[in-house]
Amino acid sequence: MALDADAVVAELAARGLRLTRQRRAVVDAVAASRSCLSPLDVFQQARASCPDLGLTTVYRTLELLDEIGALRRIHGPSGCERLVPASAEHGHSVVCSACGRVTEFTDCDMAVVLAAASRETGYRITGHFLQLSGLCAECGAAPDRGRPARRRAKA
Amino acid sequence: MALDADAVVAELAARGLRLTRQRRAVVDAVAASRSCLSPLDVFQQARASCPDLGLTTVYRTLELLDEIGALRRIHGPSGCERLVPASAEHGHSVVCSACGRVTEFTDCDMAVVLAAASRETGYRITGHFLQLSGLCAECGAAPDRGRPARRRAKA
DNA sequence: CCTGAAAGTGAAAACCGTTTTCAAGAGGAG
DNA sequence: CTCCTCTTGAAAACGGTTTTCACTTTCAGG
Repeated sequence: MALDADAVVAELAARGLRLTRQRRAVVDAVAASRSCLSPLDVFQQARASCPDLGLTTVYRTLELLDEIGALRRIHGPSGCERLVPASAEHGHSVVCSACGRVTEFTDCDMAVVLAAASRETGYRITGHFLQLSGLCAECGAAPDRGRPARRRAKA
Repeated sequence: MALDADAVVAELAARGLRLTRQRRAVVDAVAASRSCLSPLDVFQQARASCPDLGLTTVYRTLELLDEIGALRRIHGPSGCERLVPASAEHGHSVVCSACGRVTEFTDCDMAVVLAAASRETGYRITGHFLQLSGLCAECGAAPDRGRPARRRAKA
């Protein structure tokens, strides 16, 4: 599901839930982002438009959005998770290693790869998680301009 | 790098480090595993052969093995990381959704997919993380026998 | 309008996996 | 043996996430 307010409202309504001012702020913050966010990032962003927002609510709302399928998870090489709005039904993410921007792509014809994997391992493959890294058009064109990718702790 | 004692010893020696009794226990525990382990799992396994092992040491050793490249990280759909011994230089994992077993495969010809993604997003792709899920030969043959996959908290 | 029930919220506390600190232990080089 | 460095375990510190709880908001029904 794409993460736009209308769709979210519809999904919420279908469950007898409400789109409150706070939830709205979280949805907007996530939807506006071009790169991956931690829950804390979302919290800080969303607070701009809803100063009395609590971190607890951010967590609760993110979980809600996740259930609805409006979020995509990004796995960093060294650990924890970050979130990104899902823009298509089935999509994968490409993360720019220079600026951290995340873009989705949908044209993934994995048939050949999956068949090979199945042949090699004997598994019946039912799902795949694919995440690419590289340089976005901007950073690729002018590598020096790219701000360094944000990092988690240890790195 | 494959995770066998000899290779580990060599790598450690190259860095002026030692293969202690404790490290040995951790290496063995990880190497013996067919499915993915949490640090705590490793701790408990390794304790069988080294009762005075401390959790701290497990963490330290796992980090070491990770640097050496002897571990592969597995990302569960709902969160945190688990570890699996790496058996090949470049490999990906297939996780059995019934029994949790993890197998590696190396035959991944992603050229076509990567080209498509690059075309669609404008990124210059430099790396990929691929993880498949499915049913291993055993569980696929007799689905009912498969113990349910271990889960993290919320599920 | 009321009113009551259910959804929603924020602050604080609880949790829990991981990392750091620290003093003690082990092992090779000289 | 002695020094020096690598290692180690327990306990404390940390930090992100979840739970608890009392209070607020919303809305349907009277």
